[in-house]
Amino acid sequence: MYKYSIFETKYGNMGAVASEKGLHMIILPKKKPEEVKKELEQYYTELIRDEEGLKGIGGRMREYLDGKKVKFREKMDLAGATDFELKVWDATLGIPYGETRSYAWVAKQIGEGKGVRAVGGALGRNRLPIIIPCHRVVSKEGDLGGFSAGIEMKVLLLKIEGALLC
DNA sequence: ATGCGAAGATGGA
DNA sequence: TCCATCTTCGCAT
Repeated sequence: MYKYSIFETKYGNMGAVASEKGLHMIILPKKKPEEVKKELEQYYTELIRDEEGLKGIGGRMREYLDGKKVKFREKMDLAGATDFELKVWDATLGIPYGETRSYAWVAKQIGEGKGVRAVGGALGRNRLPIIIPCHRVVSKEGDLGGFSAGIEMKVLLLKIEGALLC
């Protein structure tokens, strides 16, 4: 059973889902609340709305989007992830606010120097964008690389953190 | 400077 | 089993 909350931010309506163990998924901003709901129903069958229990994360998310250096210390429910994914996400968590690293850097951190593409794959499967700063991982030589939720969102997040000049 | 091929992990068809 | 996915590096052109 999962609890969820849909909240309004300056960039649109976001969603947060949590189990008893912790945060399970974050839905990046969408135009309408219904779109968030629809996406949630696509992944979960048992959902209960719980604005009260999740208003903490909602509030911190709003502060983050306002450009504050928010520290997300939420508990995370990473059930279902493979060893490799856990290592990738852990290394990504270590990238400081406002800075970026390359996929190769992440691969090196976890001792998988040749698994750069696998790193990209694992980040793409990340259910907790922003909390796990997958947007801080970019391609080498200034290229941004990709982003499953849309490259525009990656650009937006990096601009918010001031990691992108323009 | 640009194009091509190959290498890793994982999930879906 | 094959294909696509948030990449990078070496080699040839």
